[in-house]
Amino acid sequence: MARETRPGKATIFDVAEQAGVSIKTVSRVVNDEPNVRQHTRAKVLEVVNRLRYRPNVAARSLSRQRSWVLGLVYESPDEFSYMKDVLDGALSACEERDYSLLLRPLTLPGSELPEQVERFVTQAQVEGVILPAPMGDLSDLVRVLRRMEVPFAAITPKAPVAGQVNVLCEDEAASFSLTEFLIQRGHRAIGFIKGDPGHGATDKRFAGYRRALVEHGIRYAERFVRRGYFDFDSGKAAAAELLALPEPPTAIIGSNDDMAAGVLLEARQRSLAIPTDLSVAGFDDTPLASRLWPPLTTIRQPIREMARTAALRLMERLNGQPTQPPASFGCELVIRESTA
Amino acid sequence: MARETRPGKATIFDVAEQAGVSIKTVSRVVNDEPNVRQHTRAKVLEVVNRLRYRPNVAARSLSRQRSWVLGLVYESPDEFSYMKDVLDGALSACEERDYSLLLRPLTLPGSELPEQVERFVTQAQVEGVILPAPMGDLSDLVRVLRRMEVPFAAITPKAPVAGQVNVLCEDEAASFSLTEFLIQRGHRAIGFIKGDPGHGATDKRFAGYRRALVEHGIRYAERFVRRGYFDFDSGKAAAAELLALPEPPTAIIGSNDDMAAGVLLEARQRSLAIPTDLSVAGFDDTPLASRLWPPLTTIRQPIREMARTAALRLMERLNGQPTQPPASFGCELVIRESTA
DNA sequence: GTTTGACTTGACAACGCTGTCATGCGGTGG
DNA sequence: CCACCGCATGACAGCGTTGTCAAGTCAAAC
Repeated sequence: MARETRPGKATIFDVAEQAGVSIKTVSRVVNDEPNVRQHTRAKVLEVVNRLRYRPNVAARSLSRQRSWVLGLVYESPDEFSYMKDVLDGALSACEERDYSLLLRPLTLPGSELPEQVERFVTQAQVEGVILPAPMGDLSDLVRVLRRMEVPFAAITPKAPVAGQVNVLCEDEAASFSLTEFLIQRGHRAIGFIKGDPGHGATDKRFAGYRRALVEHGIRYAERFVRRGYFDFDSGKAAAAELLALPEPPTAIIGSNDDMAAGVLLEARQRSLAIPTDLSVAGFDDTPLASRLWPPLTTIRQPIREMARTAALRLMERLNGQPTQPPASFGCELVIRESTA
Repeated sequence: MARETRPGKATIFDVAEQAGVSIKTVSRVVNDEPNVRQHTRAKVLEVVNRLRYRPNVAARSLSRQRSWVLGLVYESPDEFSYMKDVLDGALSACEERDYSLLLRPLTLPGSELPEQVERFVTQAQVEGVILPAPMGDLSDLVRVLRRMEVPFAAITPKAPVAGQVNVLCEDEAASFSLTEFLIQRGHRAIGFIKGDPGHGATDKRFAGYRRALVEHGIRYAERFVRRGYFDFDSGKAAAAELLALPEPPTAIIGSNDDMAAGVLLEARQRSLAIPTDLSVAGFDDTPLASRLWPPLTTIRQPIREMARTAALRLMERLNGQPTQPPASFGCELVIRESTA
């Protein structure tokens, strides 16, 4: 009774006392353990609800030697749309399973990166880490996590990381179908702006582009391919080079939407009409794609679902289940007005 | 010695044993408490470093009855730029002070919102909550937090929340200067698209617009003002109405960049040249603003710094320091090519 | 030489929970 | 009638810290 009035949280002792059982029985009920009589269970649950009892996470962590904390380590870009989806997906999984998610933005390249991650993991007692691209490809980082025996989930790494959770998507196929779409619309000179060489998606998207050309009997021309870094400025710069060619391409694919936005701006500054004079396409279907003029034809990836799966599988792994083969997700071509 | 080989983390006992002191002394050293002889302190620190000892957060939380966890409750919009800055700022403060930050995206409007937040706070033992706009204006939410005696920090609420941390920015003045800028460029018929009525910024930005008109002897006309919701679609719809007027405005201010992007698209679909036929301006200086064509004239707010300050002040408050008066931040006019 | 008091240090009990093991109970098979 | 077993429950010892309080040390003051 006295406790009920007390403002502080109820503990397992309060519940036990009022339910007339031992704390261990309360623990069993709260954790859905077997071997509790139906009647006892009901009685305990009644008191739990009445007192609004919630187990103390610190005590539980201490006793069970677990933290139920996942870490999300990422590179923080200007254009955050990709990470926003990753975040949403990871959070939804964590919420569902009563895990917590801790964030750790990092700046690349970073020589202190391994130390930073190590501190992050030990400090916060992180059980497992989610690594969106390109984190899964940083060998230093992977090595540190391996040494610390912290399982992780890599989202779209260049190649699946052995012994860990991997979530992939059909980048190559998506890029193929996007390129094929342009070819079918009559384009023969198709420019391609690659992404950051550190990302797994970069090579795959390029490979899909190249395969589509070959399979449609179009000769691959190196002069139509430029390197970029997944950001607006590099996309714009690459477009400038492509459009300055003696025989410029009639279509340009940016390896993501932000670079495609750069292409659009460059084209506009050269007074090219889109899509009449030049078709442009991107990747990712970020909010940006639909806000630009003209709205971008692009590839939609189920990033949210991918991140969700990464988190869920990571939890399963932490709970002792065996590692599964990589999960793979399909992509979808979104046709808008930037292509003709 | 035996412990050193053991793969698990070192505990305070390991350190005490190897340093030849009691665990309490180790605790004192680790927590920078006074009354430890210099020599003893050095010896303990040496062992701490050698064993890479890190205090167990769960044990510390349990013992001290604190969690060092802040919560960030937000509405998850499509265009995440604003929240990205909030997140960055809050994270940087948390990292600096060894707090953890837990995220809780919510969908508005939500009748179950108070329960969700209550669960969030009790479940994760959140000590204080950061409420970016418009969260600080939801009376249900505020009431719940008050009842639970969980301090919070409101970022740009309509009016400062009594007894809590408040971080404001000079929305009215910024809007005034933006409007004044357009007037000085010769505009007399200036359209204004308001934001979501639930946001504190909405009224302030509108007030600044109105004051600028008045102070420059321009009659305020209601037909030039439309309601919007801070999103692309509502901005586009409002622009459609404004541009369909018999005497349409020669400039339109969107209360944020996403709405201004909508104005741009609508104008383009009506074959209006920007800025020749129509000037457009936004608010927030998101990445979107510089990626659109033409790049948007807009207002840059130090959101990151504001969120950082909110978090830091919240921590101070949690550590027993008295509540300070609201912090206020200035904004900056960013002139680009969407205005003439 | 003794008292005083500031400074160091340590023993031990929380903190709230779960794991282990013991105990009690009622039914079953010999 | 007794040994045995499975289920239900509880006592108690951790888990790794910090807070409290007592005790010890040493120099200055009496």
